[in-house]
Amino acid sequence: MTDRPRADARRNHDLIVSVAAEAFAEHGTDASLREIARRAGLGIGTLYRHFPTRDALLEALLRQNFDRLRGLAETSTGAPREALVRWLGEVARGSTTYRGLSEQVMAALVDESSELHASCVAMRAAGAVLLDRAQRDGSVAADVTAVEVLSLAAGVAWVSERSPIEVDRLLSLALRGI
Amino acid sequence: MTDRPRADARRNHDLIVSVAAEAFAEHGTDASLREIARRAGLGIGTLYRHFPTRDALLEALLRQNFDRLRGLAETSTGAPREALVRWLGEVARGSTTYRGLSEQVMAALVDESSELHASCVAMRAAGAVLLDRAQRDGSVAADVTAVEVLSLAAGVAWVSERSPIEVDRLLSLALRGI
DNA sequence: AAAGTATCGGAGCACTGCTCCGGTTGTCAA
DNA sequence: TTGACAACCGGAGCAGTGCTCCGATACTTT
Repeated sequence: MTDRPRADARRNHDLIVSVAAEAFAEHGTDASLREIARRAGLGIGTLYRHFPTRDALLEALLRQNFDRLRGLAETSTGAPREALVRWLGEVARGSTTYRGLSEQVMAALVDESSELHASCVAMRAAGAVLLDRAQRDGSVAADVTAVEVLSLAAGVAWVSERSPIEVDRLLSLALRGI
Repeated sequence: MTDRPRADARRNHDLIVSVAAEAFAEHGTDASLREIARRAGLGIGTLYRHFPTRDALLEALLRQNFDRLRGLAETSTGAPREALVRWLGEVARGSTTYRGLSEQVMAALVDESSELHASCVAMRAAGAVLLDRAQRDGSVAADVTAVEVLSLAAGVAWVSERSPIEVDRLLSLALRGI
């Protein structure tokens, strides 16, 4: 027995992820899991074994983006305030790739039992560094925390999901005073 | 035939509203309608005849508060900026009385087909007056619209629903710069 | 090639929103 | 008071959901 999963299992895993990406893009994060399984030509049981919860499936889709955002924060250069604002815009925009995603991201930010939480913590830490730099610089108010600023970004994403106002406009309003 | 509804219809209408208030407080705005009917000792058909949609039921519960907020805006006195901020806080807090309510309020703000929209328009107009006064005063930036500022309030309500950060704190952050 | 186990698939449960229509009952006129 | 009739009630039923459980399948390794 090797520790590698069986070939068919791996194939199905990847298949589910790619079908789920389509389905979430089409119907939002509460797309029917049964429908995803059907579209992948698999049984519902198979989907649930690979991804016991909806969060686990989302996590597989989002980890890549979370990592990208973390990298972006770490390699960011230039004026500290602008770098922070730009990065938060990226976070907010990333939270609108699927309708309903901001909900999940907000949950991951706060709820430790969320499957996305782990992926999110690293990103939050990277953001905190960006924030800290801007605060030392004096270009961002010293009394603001990383969680607060990320919450604002998630809130902005949420609002812009269901309103014609654009992410950048809302973010610039919300961050104007910090 | 009078135009008044039958006595039993009126009784059931009021009963449903009061049971729904409990249920929404307990389980959020997506509480089971069947369960509400059951708790009221009525059939599900009866509930749906009185309130064809969930929004219609919510509307019955929220109109009172919408009217109160409108009144508050109209009779408000004192420093224009503080009056606006205080009022928006009231709006945000009102949007957290049931879990998931901010979602509905945000929809009502934008979506004209929402059953809550009508009740919401009057409130928005009242808020616009408050905003306008603060802008003439110079204490609030001139480029901000009423919808934007109400969207921010709804977003704040949404965030504070699922985070330990409090409404007042978030609102003061979001409005600091306007 | 055969054994054995990881993997699969879907029937089934409890729930949801919502519709439809036969039976009941309040109400107004006679 | 009594009848007639429309307004009203109630729940069976449909199509969908998330999730579990276990007999059948098929991949791997010996």
